[in-house]
Amino acid sequence: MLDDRKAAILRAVVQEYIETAQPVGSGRIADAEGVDVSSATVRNEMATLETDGYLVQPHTSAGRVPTEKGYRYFVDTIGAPRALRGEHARQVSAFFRRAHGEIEEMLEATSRLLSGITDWTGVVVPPPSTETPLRSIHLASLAPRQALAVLVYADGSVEKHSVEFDADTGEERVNAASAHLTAHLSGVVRSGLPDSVTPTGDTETDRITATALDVLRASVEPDAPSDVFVGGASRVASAFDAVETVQEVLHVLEQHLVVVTLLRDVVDRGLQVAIGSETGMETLASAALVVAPYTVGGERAGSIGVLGPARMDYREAMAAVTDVSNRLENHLTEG
Amino acid sequence: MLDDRKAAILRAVVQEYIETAQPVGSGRIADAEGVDVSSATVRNEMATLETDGYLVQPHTSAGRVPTEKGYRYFVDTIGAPRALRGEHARQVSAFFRRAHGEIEEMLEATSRLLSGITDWTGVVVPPPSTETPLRSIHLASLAPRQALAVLVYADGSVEKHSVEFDADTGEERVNAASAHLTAHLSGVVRSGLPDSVTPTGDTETDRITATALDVLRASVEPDAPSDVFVGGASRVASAFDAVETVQEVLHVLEQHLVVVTLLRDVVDRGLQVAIGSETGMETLASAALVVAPYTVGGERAGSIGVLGPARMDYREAMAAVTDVSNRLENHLTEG
DNA sequence: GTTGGCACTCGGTAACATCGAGTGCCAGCC
DNA sequence: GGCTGGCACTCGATGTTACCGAGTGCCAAC
Repeated sequence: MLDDRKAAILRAVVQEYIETAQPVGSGRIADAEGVDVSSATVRNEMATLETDGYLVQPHTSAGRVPTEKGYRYFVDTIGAPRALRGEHARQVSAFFRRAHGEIEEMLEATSRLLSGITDWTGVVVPPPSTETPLRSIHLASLAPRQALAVLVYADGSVEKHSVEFDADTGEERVNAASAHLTAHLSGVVRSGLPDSVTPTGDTETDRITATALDVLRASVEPDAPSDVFVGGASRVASAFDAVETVQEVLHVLEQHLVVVTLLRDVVDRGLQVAIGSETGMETLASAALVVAPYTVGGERAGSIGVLGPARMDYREAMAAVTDVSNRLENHLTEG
Repeated sequence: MLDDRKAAILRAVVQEYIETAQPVGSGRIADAEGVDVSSATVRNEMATLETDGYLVQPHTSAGRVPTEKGYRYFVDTIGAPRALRGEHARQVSAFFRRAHGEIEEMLEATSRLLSGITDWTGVVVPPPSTETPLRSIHLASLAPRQALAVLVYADGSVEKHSVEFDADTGEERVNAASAHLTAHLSGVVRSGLPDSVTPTGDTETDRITATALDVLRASVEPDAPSDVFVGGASRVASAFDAVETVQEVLHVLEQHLVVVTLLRDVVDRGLQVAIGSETGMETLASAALVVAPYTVGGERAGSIGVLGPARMDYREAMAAVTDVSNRLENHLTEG
């Protein structure tokens, strides 16, 4: 554990580095608020902090830069999450006051909101559709042997799966099957779909129903294509100085499944912030991720996050992510 | 017009610059295929080409770099579009052989395909849904006064619009309205929706029908949120050397409506390639766009494109875009 | 335990020389 | 007359050197 003075110095270094992106020298820290010792003392303490792995020097005659461990300490001792203030708080309020319409559009806009507030990239993962209650199912025939199963969920999201039939199917039968499915599966969650539904008595209708049900059951896969909304990806360009890193991070953001997994893992580990290697991804070594889960009607959880450089403003990002996730939760629950 | 030798030299300069991204000197050109004069002569010719605006020198003692006009000449005299060859041709074939399932997923994958072939960013704009025949309409009630109008199009794409009712509406009535709408509007194009449909006789059902129809008619707006699939955005990072440019281009790609408009404008002007300012966007000054339209069943046209630096391999990009658009057209038409 | 002082380090910047790729021009050659 | 070898010239890139100063570690003194 760090004594008070070391802690104060470390925090001051992180704070300063976040603001300036320049290695921080002992002089600057000695002047800083909350540190009332001379620069010589600060130097001694900094040397210890370096030995203990909280700081590093880019080169001998330079100031110090926080390590992952340093950022971690900073985040862990950041105290009660500050609420959003000023312009940003207003932005969030206004956003949710105006929010309406399609849920996907709204979540996409939310990712842009996060990006706008924090200056980095915003990510929004919707609750898994497999855990959202179904509202209705519509089979729309496209060709004699092909139909589209359109699932409408209670939260207003829509999903589709194409269904292939073995034999030509009449449209009336398809409609009958469609109504039958809705009648039996409304309110059910897709991961809890039954093996079969009560037969209608009409053989062909039942076959259509069964085929569609099979498709829907089969679509509950862990590696199914996942929705993610990424807002402000262009900010990545200014987040890292190495072009190579920019490209790698952008590449990560393009792989939606990876992003979803990443957020989930971090949330599952009970973290609000994952710094560098804590993300579990080598390519995010100089990045940090601030996340917050949100739940809608009990268990079905989505998450939101902000991806930026390790030297991001954690206070603000944590406040933003917390506030937005709460508002989002309310918005989707009261809906 | 340029005489043969000047043309050959210009073409060689462009070719070389595309490959090396370095200013091209007279020596290199004198050695190049198709140019059998000394470097001194090349220098004289290059000086003329510079006066004529085809080339520029970054500084006095450097080689030459093509201008927009230079690239334009190169593209205009590129001759018959080469077909894709080798590995790339195989990739495209394999892709369309395996392609199946949801149209959106497939178009998204197509954008990644384009990116993979050309090394730059691929863009796919689906045909406007307003011009695609409707297959069926499903009203799904979400709340007493709210429903979701789910439109299923003949090509298997799905779209939704939320509908608010003035008064509470029973589910049966909503279903009746839904069936009524499908019956009357199947095969119709959304931009050609009628003001009203034959009344059912039931006042409330008719009111629901009318409300839904109003929403659908209102949703035919030029600035409605548009689908675009952008694949390989991370390649932008390596396309331009100025971080600033990278950010600007990424920003453009985030604005889907802008991208759609951009592609449409270029196609409408009858161009296959838009270089720098030809795109009409200042932020794309050092970029180039290679596009191709594709049509499905007559008029409804989408387009695909590749966005890269002005010094991209136009031959390959044009071949890729042409080939993929043809294949895509076939794929969607034969379905 | 703290601190002022001091020698030391070393990246960054500037001044300067050098190198060489590339140029424009010109006289001579075919 | 057009092409070309030759040549003086330009100027970015690269390397050298010197210097500055921010920052350090250490130590003696308070």
